[in-house]
Amino acid sequence: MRTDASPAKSDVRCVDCPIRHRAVCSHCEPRELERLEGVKSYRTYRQGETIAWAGEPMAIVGSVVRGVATLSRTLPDGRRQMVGLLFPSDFLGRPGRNASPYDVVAATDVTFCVFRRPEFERIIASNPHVSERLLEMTLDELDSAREWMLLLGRKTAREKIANLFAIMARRSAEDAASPVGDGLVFPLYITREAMADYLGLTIETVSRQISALRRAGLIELEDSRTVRVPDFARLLEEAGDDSDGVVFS
Amino acid sequence: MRTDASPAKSDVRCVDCPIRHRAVCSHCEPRELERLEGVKSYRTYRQGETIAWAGEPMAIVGSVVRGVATLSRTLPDGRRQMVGLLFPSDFLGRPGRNASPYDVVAATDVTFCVFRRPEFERIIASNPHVSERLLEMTLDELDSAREWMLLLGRKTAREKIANLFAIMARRSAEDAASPVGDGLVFPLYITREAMADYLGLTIETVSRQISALRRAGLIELEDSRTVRVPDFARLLEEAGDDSDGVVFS
DNA sequence: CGACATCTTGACTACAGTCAATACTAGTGG
DNA sequence: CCACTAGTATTGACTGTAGTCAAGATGTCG
Repeated sequence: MRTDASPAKSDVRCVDCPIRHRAVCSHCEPRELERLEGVKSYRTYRQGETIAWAGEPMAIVGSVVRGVATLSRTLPDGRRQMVGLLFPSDFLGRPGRNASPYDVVAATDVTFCVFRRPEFERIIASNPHVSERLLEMTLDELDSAREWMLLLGRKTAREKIANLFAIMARRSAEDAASPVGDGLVFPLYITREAMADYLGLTIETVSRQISALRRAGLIELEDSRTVRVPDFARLLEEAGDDSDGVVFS
Repeated sequence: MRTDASPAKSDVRCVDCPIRHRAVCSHCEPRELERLEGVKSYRTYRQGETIAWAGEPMAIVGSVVRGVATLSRTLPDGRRQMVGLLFPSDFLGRPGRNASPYDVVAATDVTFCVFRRPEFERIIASNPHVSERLLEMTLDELDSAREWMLLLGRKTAREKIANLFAIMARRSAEDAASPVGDGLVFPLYITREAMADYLGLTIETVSRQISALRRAGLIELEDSRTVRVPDFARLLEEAGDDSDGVVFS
């Protein structure tokens, strides 16, 4: 854990928090939030910064408030697989275990609402609203991970890219509270390398397949990190799967 | 859910249950077990039988007592990916959701200790020993799923087979309460097809890589479903990963 | 024995990976 | 303002791993 990111008491009250209705605290009542407010703090990491190394102790747990972080594992020879993407309201860390089994990296500037682990463990032991919500979120993440296993094990490079874009388009629409329709424009946030690590591909294959989808008219690129989807149904079809793409919880 | 597998009240008392110390009930005290005893029942499925279809409602949840079951997803064109293997003490189903997102199939004859979902939801709402244990088990499964993502996304066919065998050898040794050493012999339980579905390969590639490992002296085959590992460390090395292979929880 | 499942092996193909050159973008400093 | 650099992205040529198609071997059960 870096040392230059000093914990800071929040000036944001929980009731005004942007992730209030989706995070681990979302089932809490006002008086329960007050308790959290007393022990939470905010921590911000810059894009590219490593938040935790695989195997190293991690003294805190907490929720993403803004930005995106990645979880990944690396083989001794350098091959890397991303195993999770944390968006706002997603939870990092696990009660009852000291070390993260994953490298955690800030994909963009990212702010967490954190608790020291012993403190958080006391909270979940005494507050069923938090522990129930954490169980719910963990089950959702498990479903997401399994959905991703299907993609990694059985989908073609083209389907993988289409699938990723469909998910990101949907998430972007949801965040903007706009309908998931055609002509949707969304930012990628992550580099080609991060996409490759997430999809189990190389950056060259990612690049080629994005170009192929563009030539096929399935997507348009406003710039290399901004995608427009003229026909969402066609993109979904290309993802090889009629599923809603209910990944990332 | 099949209709010819009639629920049966148990004649096995919880305190004598073989999965007593690992299952979702493992943190319970004697009087809590009594309550479970009143509402649990046993259900047995035959090898090859489908326990639940993806998307169909599943009225029960429960723990594997004996045998092995598989969770898998299938794409519209028939490509299939196994996303979980359930061994004794593993839990099937999720509170708060009616439909299984996976096909659940009995890989061997398999017996579950089941609860009707509404009943189980009442239990976890009122019994922290159960809900805490369920959270713990779900977090372990999430780690396993992510470990598997690394295998599916980044490992070669040879590494995948070596990894699977290393895990099965370890599990078999643990079940027999014998040390994980050299000369270990273990049964595969599952067909080449099931291995292929789990590893994101074809049966032909599975077969070829098993033959290659045999020719390289890394394994010996007593018959096509029984493997001997003369040098466990070498097998682990071939799996491309120094991890303990702490998969399957 | 015959029928059916499962498994192995061979020949060929194709999809994604590797290696390499080039283009694009943003940031820095003269 | 332009030159320079470093990081990111695209494209091409070639290779290699795993997939496909097909024939046969092995094993199990009636």
